[in-house]
Amino acid sequence: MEKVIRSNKELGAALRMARKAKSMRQVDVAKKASVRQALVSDLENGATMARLDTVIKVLAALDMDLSIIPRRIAEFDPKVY
Amino acid sequence: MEKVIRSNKELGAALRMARKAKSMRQVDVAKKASVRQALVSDLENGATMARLDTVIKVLAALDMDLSIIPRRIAEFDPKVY
DNA sequence: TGAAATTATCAGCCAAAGCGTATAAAAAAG
DNA sequence: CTTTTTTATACGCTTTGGCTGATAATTTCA
Repeated sequence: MEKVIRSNKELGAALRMARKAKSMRQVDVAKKASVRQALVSDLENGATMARLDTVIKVLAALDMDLSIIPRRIAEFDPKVY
Repeated sequence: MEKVIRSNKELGAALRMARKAKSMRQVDVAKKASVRQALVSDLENGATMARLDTVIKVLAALDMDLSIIPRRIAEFDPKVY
């Protein structure tokens, strides 16, 4: 349900998927987020290390939230073996 | 389990809590994330709109991940009523 | 309360995010 | 194919994040 983001590339891919899922154009997202269409393009292509506020605004335009979660690495669990 | 972040203030508070929970000093986090102690301070106080890569680095130093989730607003569902 | 450790803030600097405005390129529609 | 729609790039400009290198200010603790 939640997608971990560890790079601008990953963010870009996620943004594009979310936008497509909502059948929106970059310009629609841009307008809703009060940014330029060019910026949405750059973000989706991972061409820029966006600022936090920008990411939050664009995500909001896509009805999504940024969140933080503890990192659960595949740890060794003796009970499983 | 996951904490929604909608502003730099919220991020700052979450970062500070996570750091305290791990009994780390700002300088420890800074070193692990390859940033300055002053930047960690600024982030925790919501004094700066950090860039995405910076946030990701600092979160990683705290064993946390950034993620995106669909916004689930308490929507009106006729079936419930 | 006084010393030590931790956190907050300052000044100057540079790189880059984001802007407005266009336009080129690519994709979709006809 | 040709037109229309959508997305990617470009240029000049302003703002600001993050840096180095300190130093205040605050908190902790003997």
